[in-house]
Amino acid sequence: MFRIAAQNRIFQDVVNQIQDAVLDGRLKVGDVLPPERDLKAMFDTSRGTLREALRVLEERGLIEIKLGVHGGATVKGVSADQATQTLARMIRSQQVALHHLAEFREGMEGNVAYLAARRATQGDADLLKGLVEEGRRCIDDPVDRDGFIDVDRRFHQELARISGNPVYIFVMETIHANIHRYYDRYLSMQQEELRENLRDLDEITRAVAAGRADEARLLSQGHVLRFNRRMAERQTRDRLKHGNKPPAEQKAEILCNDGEMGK
Amino acid sequence: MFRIAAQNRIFQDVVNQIQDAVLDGRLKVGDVLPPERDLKAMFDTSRGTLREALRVLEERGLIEIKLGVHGGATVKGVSADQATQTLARMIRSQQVALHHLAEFREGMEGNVAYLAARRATQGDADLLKGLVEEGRRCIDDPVDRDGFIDVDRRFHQELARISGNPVYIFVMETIHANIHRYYDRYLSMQQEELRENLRDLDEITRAVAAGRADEARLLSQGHVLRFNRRMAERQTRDRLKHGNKPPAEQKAEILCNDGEMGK
DNA sequence: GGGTATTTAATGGTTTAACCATTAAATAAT
DNA sequence: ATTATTTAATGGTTAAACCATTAAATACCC
Repeated sequence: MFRIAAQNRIFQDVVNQIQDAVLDGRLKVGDVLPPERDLKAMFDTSRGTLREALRVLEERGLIEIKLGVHGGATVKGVSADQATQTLARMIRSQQVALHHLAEFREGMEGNVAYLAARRATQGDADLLKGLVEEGRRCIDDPVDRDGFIDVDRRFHQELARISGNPVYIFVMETIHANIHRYYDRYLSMQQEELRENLRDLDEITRAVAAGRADEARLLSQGHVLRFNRRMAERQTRDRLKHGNKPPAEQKAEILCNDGEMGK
Repeated sequence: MFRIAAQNRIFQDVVNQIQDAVLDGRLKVGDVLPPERDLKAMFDTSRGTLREALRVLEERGLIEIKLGVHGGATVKGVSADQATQTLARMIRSQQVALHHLAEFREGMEGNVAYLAARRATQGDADLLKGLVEEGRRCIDDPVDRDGFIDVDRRFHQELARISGNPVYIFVMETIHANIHRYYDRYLSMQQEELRENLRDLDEITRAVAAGRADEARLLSQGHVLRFNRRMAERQTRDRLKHGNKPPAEQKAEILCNDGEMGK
């Protein structure tokens, strides 16, 4: 029925006021907030408190703060960035592994292709065909592997757009951003594999263009599945070679003079 | 190849050090950080800077800060909370509508049920059966609608757990938290509808217990689909009645003495 | 005149030192 | 023993400086 009464923190009120202004459009993307010294006067608060509020807004991705003269906070609007970071933290704390991401993506891409096939316009289909063509050029000598991987990424993101559902765009962005960190490590695709991938994209495009939704789903799932299987193979090989330790997770150190950090 | 060089902000370094400690387990959930005045000494920084760091960590959901004597920052670990908030902001800024969430959930729950059916143990099946029983008790006189909705929520979350993929748990949590805000508004289920829902849950449970994955997918999709359709109907009716304006989106005001907020 | 170095001022980042507000525990009063 | 009061630890806030970065203005030189 009710939620717990808010702790009365001034910076929270400042955060709410500015966030509300951004979310209902009174502040637009690109707008620049007044300098801290003016804002502090407008909210009648201290600069420290105001800065805590700005920190929170920055962390939410709603504003971006630049240094120097004519610097300040510019409005950025809502993005998937925070969700991406959250998932990244789950991965780093080993609550989520590559195969989890891969499996999730499989189901996801299937649904996206299905919806895209049901909703694609002629223009959408042409866009996909253009991407396939671009991919084909990356495969011809000299092979541009990174270029092709980028085309592949854009292809899937385009499908998400065509699906017409912003939640898919949002979730796909988050998953892709996190899974791509593995590509460099586990995905040294040869020309043969690239060719096979391109064939997949081409077939998916045809199915989408023709509105064959179920076929698009199966093709897309198969595409992602093969992609993932290759990564998994390379990961296994890598683990055997390097003695099963997770590869190069950077371990930072925490400063700890005399006092204890833990309980 | 490279990422942009980090702006040299002290509080950012403090954030990184503490986050690293949490993510690789040197700080465990429940641990209490030293008081601000000690931390400030340990990091050799000012209290203001330290507090900006704590604000960021709090916003990421990694710590929780309590007031008063024996208060302070306790470690919370990674949660889906930030993603939930991000999605909530997308909804508030009207980038995402109820039917988007609903459609996404449909695909999602289908995949979850499919995986759950392939992986459920006898114990998992029993757990689901228990939930169905609990739901049945909510339907008998006197009808406990909210209790039933809660059982339904737990049923789907249990399925996500059984799927064995933490990404599904994470995403489902985020979607459910955001879609449930509509339930009170658009879901005044009568006993007849509740009964139908319970039948769905029962059938899904049987399919999962028997390992019939494809059937579980279809049942689950159908279940969510009907759920959504009822909400959509009520929403439409509501819109017609109240003159097409979105229902009760609170518009907060931003303080703006003399200075301009916009550009 | 035009290019290059220098200066300037606006603006975020940091520091210090104090005081206020909240809270759990210790103490006193009944 | 119970209840009221006091105390001290701890986060929240304020104020007034000073430092660091940066874009623009200015000065300098050829």
